[in-house]
Amino acid sequence: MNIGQIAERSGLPAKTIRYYEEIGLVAPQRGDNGYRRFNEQDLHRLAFVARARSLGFGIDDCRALLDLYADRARASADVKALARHQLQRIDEKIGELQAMRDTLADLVDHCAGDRRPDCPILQDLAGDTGAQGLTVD
Amino acid sequence: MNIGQIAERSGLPAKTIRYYEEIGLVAPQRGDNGYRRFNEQDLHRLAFVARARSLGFGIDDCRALLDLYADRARASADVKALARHQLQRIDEKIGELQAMRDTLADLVDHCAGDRRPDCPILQDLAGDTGAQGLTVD
DNA sequence: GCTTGACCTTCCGGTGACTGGAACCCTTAT
DNA sequence: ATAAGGGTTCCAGTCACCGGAAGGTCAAGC
Repeated sequence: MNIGQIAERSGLPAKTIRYYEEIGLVAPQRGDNGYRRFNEQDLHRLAFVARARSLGFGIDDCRALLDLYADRARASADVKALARHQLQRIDEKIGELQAMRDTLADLVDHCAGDRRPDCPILQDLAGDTGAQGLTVD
Repeated sequence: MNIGQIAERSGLPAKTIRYYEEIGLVAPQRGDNGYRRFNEQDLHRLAFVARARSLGFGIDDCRALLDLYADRARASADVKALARHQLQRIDEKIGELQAMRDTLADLVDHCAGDRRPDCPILQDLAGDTGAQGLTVD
């Protein structure tokens, strides 16, 4: 198969597949015309990577996962460790985003959003902490 | 103030501040020795940007927010629109990550994580959908 | 006056995982 | 012969910086 077909079947853009070859994730053969020739195994590999990427695994993780997949003597614990690590990274990211979201939602809630210039969002960004010093217990 | 002091007071690395100058977010003066000279306004601007960045706003958003901040005839609606847009982007990202997280957590749950090679995580990545064709209604 | 060390400068390259585009080659159909 | 629709390489750009090299500046101590 040429790169166009493999792109369609794997769901990956041709550009990405060329990139994956460049970094050694896949190693298609070459025809006499210089075109890449992919077989079903290449397709399988690419689909594997596409799936792993869609779960947020980095390229190096993909490499490690491919190695584990190829290793029949692997321990599932090693795979699980990778996955758990990835899960942890995702959780961290979600946590950060959630914190941003909460703050931002709060600011949005308190902004009138009309034609007047007064804006608690800008006040917050400008370092106005919202403490008004009215009640100093 | 030199860049070191401003870095400390703004919480931004000196590298970042130089970068912000390069892209026109801040425009400190220069001393005879070529050193950047920052004043309190520069500090305020940098702190503003730092806060906006911490809420996930991109550099261009920061520029827009700074412009709005400087514009006394601004409408808070414009600020709110920017913030809501950003909130939406964050929500999208959270949604994607949450979907990843759910899938990944499910896979991790089903993996024994022992010394045996059988691994539902790898099976999933390899395209085994989990459908076993046992019950074809 | 000289050295030391902390600070500052610019410039270049790298990050991650691609994406866009230019310039050119190959194949097939008309 | 030519045109369309593949394919190829290579270079630059993305985003928001970070690390490091090579060198200038400044204050303190000897």
